[in-house]
Amino acid sequence: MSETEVGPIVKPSFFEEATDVLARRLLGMALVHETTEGTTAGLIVEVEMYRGPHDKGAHSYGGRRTIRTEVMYGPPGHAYVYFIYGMYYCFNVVAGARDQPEAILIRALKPMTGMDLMARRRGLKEIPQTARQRSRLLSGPGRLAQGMAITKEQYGLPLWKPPLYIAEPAHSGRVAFEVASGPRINIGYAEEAKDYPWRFWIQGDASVSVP
DNA sequence: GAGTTGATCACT
DNA sequence: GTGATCAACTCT
Repeated sequence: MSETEVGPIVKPSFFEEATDVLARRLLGMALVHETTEGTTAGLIVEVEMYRGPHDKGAHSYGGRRTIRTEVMYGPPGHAYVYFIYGMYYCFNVVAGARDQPEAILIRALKPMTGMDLMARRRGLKEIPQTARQRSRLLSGPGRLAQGMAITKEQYGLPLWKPPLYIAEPAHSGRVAFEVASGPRINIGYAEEAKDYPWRFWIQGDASVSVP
């Protein structure tokens, strides 16, 4: 990937923040995946945080510790990937210190690099032509994982070095934005936690999955 | 509103 | 070990 498209990769210390701070800080950053097929990248425009043993929406609620959730109990900055609804993967950034099982679900990216490869992975016949089509390419956690080729193969990878990493946006991609917040999506089972405003997105961005 | 499969849990 | 349940989603 050329240096003009994405800035420096973050350091491990980038992830050592309170989870709500990190969630907001991830907005506007680039997610990059280098594979043998090629490199794809997108700007993070929508996230949700899941906060440990007391969050009824979280996989780690009640301190549940299984093979699937194990990485959440480790240090922050690693990939938590899980399989859902029999056909999709969801990608999360592990947050919180060791033994503090928190994570941030990346819900939508604005496509930047490797549009043709992303489109092919998504099963599209052609590269999207209109701005609207392009904005929907990685708009939703399942779509994002598919387009970026993130599966359980990437479970546990550190996100401060290739092949899968968070980077500063290219200089040209740095623009001011406002952060909006609201309830998380599809966690109706979470009782009082379903109303917590723990979804954050870039106000007005066309790639946000639920504007 | 259906699809599709693996993780999880309540039981033997 | 076995079987039932259902999911942090997507497309029609």
